[in-house]
Amino acid sequence: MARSRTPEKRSRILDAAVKVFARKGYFGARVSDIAKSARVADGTIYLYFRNKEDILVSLFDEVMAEHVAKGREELRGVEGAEARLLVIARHHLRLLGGNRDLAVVFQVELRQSTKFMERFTAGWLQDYLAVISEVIEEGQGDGTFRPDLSRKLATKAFFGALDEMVTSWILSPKHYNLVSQAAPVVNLFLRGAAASEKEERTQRALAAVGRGRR
Amino acid sequence: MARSRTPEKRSRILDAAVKVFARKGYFGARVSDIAKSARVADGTIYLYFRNKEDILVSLFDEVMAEHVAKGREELRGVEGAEARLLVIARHHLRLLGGNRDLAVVFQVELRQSTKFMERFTAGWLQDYLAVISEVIEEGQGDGTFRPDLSRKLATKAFFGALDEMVTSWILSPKHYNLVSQAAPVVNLFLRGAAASEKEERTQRALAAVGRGRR
Amino acid sequence: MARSRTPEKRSRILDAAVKVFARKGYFGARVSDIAKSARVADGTIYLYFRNKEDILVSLFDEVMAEHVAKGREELRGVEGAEARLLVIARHHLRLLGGNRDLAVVFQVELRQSTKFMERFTAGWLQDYLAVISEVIEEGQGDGTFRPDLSRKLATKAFFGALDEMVTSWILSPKHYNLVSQAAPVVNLFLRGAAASEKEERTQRALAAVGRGRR
Amino acid sequence: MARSRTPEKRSRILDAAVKVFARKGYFGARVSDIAKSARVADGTIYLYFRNKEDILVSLFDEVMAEHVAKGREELRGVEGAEARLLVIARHHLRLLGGNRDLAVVFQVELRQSTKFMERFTAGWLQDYLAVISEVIEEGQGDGTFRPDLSRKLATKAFFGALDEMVTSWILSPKHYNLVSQAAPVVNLFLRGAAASEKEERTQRALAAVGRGRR
DNA sequence: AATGAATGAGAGTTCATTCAT
DNA sequence: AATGAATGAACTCTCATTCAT
Repeated sequence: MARSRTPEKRSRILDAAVKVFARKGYFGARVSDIAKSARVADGTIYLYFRNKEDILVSLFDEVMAEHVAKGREELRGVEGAEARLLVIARHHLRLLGGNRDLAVVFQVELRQSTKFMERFTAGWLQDYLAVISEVIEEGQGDGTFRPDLSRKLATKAFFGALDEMVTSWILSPKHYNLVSQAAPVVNLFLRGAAASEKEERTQRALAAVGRGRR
Repeated sequence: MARSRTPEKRSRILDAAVKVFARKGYFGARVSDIAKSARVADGTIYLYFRNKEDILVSLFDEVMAEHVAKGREELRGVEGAEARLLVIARHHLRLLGGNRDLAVVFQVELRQSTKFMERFTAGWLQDYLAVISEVIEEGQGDGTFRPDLSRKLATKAFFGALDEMVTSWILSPKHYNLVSQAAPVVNLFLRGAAASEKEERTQRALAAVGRGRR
Repeated sequence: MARSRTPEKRSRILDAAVKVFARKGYFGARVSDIAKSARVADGTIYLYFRNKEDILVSLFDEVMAEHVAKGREELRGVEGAEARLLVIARHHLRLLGGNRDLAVVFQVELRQSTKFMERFTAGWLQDYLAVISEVIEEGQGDGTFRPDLSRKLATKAFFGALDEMVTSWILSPKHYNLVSQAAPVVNLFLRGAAASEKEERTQRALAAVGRGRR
Repeated sequence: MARSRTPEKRSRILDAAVKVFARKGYFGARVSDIAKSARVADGTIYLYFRNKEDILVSLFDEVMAEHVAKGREELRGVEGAEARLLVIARHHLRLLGGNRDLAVVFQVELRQSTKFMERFTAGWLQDYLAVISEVIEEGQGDGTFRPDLSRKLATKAFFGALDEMVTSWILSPKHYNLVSQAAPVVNLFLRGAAASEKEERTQRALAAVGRGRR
């Protein structure tokens, strides 16, 4: 008897794929590894996905669809560019910080080739960056953010900083909490690394004293 | 004496590898493609490299060795944390912005797998991040930089921002000048995206006027 | 159920391997030759055997398992060391004399390397020689065989003689019947090449006469 | 300056080849291994030998030429078929028992393929077997050996027995003296394994007593 | 729909041989 | 004569995909 294609089986395959891709890498992973991990036959994979690449692509698409939707949801009630950036950062770091395997796939395996990357850049990532960009625009509109400042560049810098937090976290043997970096990153992005003039004056004085003592 | 092993041939192979890896990706590149592009026989590759992976690793090691050495040189005469960060950013973006193929290999192909990435993270990248970290420490020491501010986090954010500039440049069809982004990135990193209080007040007033007019 | 792995296919591969190894030698034989001869795809070979060497080893193991089992069977009803040796010799020469390709594989290809030989010596060949050794021991026990006489040495000599019959038969262009050499070999092994004293006397006399005539 | 081809270098290569072939097998041995072991450049090998196979063939030819010549020498002063067989056996076992590597090459590597074997069988081995055959013929002529007895078969049996002594010795981890097996092998070949009638009677009696006692 | 045996193209690597020096 | 870098043909094995059951 023909059982019907279950969405449950599909997501079992995707879950298995995350695990296997994370452990062995996209090229190192065999389709049969994924099948075994999902407890289906090799051929069954091809009832749900066109080919190996399609598994990876579907993985990204589906996770991102949910991620962006939820992100929009969270953003809805939040006012102010700064607060909104914090929401984005927390959302981003929560997703990946909560699932190391998924993080590995997103930070490493999805960047296999320019082919993949172009695909993503043109798709979800575009949307994702657009959200950030809009918040920044909003901030510039209401005077919260500096009016000089390329919106594009700021968007990339913000995303790049977040992205590096994740990559660094993946590669670190320590299992620290990733979400807790959201606030400091946003703070740095907003205030910058330089001391304010007032702070700077104080600091210099202290430094001078320090030098004097020695 | 027989025809002697020339270092020239070795670097011809490495140059060819950059080209081929950039166009086809590491896994998509065949050793024979590299050989053909370097105008040597397939077997000759193996006189200079242990295997395909060794080509990629050597590529990275040798480019980085030179890059870091030159970077140290440039940094020598420069005083002040802010100026030094600018030197680093320009140096970074100049290297990759000057050779798209190399940039692709560094941004994409070298991040094939956690295996590779761990290797790099433990090696040159460590050194590279250490240089940035030292500059930030220095800036905190002399009061230029905010004393609160995790040095580690700031280092990652700065590197992440630069890294994203390069990745974005690679994927963009436009051929803009990458180095010109050094100053804005450093400025953003130092001053932050937020308007200063004074600026903010002005901005808000202007914004109010704007709203009033409509 | 998918097409099931048939033992028939496995033995088709083994049969093909015998043919191909015999004609081209183990190293000269390509796996694809065997595949073609067995009418399966190259990859199919690897569903049944770990690698090329495993084909050769399995070949030997399986043929020997059957050969030794059948030999034990035949030996069961036979009484007397001399008769038993004859059974062994006939059994040995029948196996190889009935399949020239198999004989080539056993006499030549399986002796490729000390690695192979040690493997075999430690395995089936050991068992095989043990059977001969037991028969000789039995013969010594019941007074049929000379009590002085190293059992080990006699075993090797008997096996060596049989072995050389096969090798010689393989290399000969003539297609004579190998089994018919069983009786003479056993006879030689038992009685020796020397004339008995009585025979010797007669022979000498005849010889003398012969000389006298010339 | 062109140094002249020295026969010393040639034999250095052959000696190296014996070692390398014995350790790695003919196919496992790389020409460069032999070159390194002989302390010459890879290319130099080809000034003395046509190709890899020619090294093996030359090895066999040259060792056999000397072996057969020396064998003829030794045989010269010896009278009587039995004594002559002993000389042959001792000579054979002395050559190979004195140089394990050479023995491995002769027993194993030279039997790589029917191609090799046919070559040898048609050449030196032919001569070698002919010597044995002649001695047997002589023994039959003077009444020492049984007149019924195929000369060919007896020759093969004798050679086969000797050959097996060597093979067995190679594969044994024990380092026993091979030459000491010459006399027992010849004895077995001449007298046979069976007890003489007189012996047999005595043995049976003893055996009966033995049974009675239990 | 599910299975998993079968397929066969494909690629990294080795190494005997050549030949410029 | 000697060298050893260079060559490139050759071959095993893997694995994504197909398809008979």
